[in-house]
Amino acid sequence: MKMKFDLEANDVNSSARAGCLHTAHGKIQTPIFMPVGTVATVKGVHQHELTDDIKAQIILGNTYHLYLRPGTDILEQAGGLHKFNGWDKPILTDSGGYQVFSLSHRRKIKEEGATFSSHIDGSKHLFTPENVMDIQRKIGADIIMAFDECTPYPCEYKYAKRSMHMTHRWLKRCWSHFNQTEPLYGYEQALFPIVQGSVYKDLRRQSAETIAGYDSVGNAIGGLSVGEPHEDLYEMTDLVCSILPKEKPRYLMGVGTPANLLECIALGVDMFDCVLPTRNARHALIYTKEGAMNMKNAKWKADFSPLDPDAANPTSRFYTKAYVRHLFASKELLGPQIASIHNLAFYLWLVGEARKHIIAGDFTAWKNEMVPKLNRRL
RNA sequence: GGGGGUGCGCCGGAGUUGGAGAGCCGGGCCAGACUGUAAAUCUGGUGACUACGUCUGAGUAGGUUCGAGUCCUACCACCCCCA
Repeated sequence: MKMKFDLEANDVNSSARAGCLHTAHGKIQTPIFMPVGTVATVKGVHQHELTDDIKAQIILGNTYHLYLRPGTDILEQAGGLHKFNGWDKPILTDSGGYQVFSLSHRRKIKEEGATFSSHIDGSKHLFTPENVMDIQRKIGADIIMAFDECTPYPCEYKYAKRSMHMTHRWLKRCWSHFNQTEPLYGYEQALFPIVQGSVYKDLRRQSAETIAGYDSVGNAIGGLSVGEPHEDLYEMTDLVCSILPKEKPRYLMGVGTPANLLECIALGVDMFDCVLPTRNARHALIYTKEGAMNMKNAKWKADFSPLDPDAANPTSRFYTKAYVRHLFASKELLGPQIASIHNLAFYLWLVGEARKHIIAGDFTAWKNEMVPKLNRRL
């Protein structure tokens, strides 16, 4: 079957939309948040918790990390990442473009591709648009990403421009190689191109127009949430969304806080991923619809109320703040596990509510009421 | 009862051959950071006060000395050995 995106509802007061992306591994109702599972695991969370408690519809993997360990050959022997980690719903793999940014001191960028020294054993590896497509074919994600350069912030105009053009040339090679190769496991894979251009409007416009020219299933916005002010994030996202085709899902890479999600949904973004809910969970920060709580704080010591009494997921209703604080204070593994389930379930609840309000037609009012609460610190 | 040893931070260690400690390391405690995961990680604070400075502080109380956490005396506490 052919992967396709159905637009189901448009908000009247904003660019928010609700839709459904159909894949070989099931449907994804948008707007959606995708838990990050870099190394074939959403850290600390079981697959059955992802489905039952969190209601995740799609998760991420990372090309660079999976290529280094367990290695592409093992994933191929397993029959792809779905078989390897036992997740039979959709998967998206990032290309390693973010590692071009985050491992910048370990890589060299050339026109051909990026040379990395492994953060695990120091060994040298060359990533090219072509072999990144091959690796992602072998990993077997439903959605795969173009190999790009995620520029840092701040980034000089001259560099941002040069980098964007290289990302465009790399995209052309990705696209060509992707179309010359077949999926290995009998189901369709979709390649999403990525808009770059740092925080420069003319570059973002040019990049979005280039990306819009591809006959892709969906499109991505990269190079944001790398340290720039929120106004820049919103301005660039708004601009790019106004150019990217309406009938295709828009994926804003690496974003963000709960408030970021709602603001960017209002600008027309359909898909998000971010390490915040899981990383911050391991670092004791819990998100709720009333604000965020640092569970290490002494003030929760004797608060025997549930993490969230209204939550749909049982984990957030069952465990108390005092108990979770104790777990973090004692460095017990269960603390990060509970917090990870809670935060992911909250993120999925949040985008699910957004979807409901978009369909109901009162998204903007709801969003404006939610955002100040989400930004609070309890 | 006799002999020997050790005492400073909330705790455990290190160090101090009489020469400038609010002071080393680790833990605890209190906060903060984290946005396509080199992150179950990292950063800061943790005597008092009238607070960019000042004061107090090495078991307690005295003493010697220009100068004592360091030497001396007594007492207290803990540990070891003997009875």
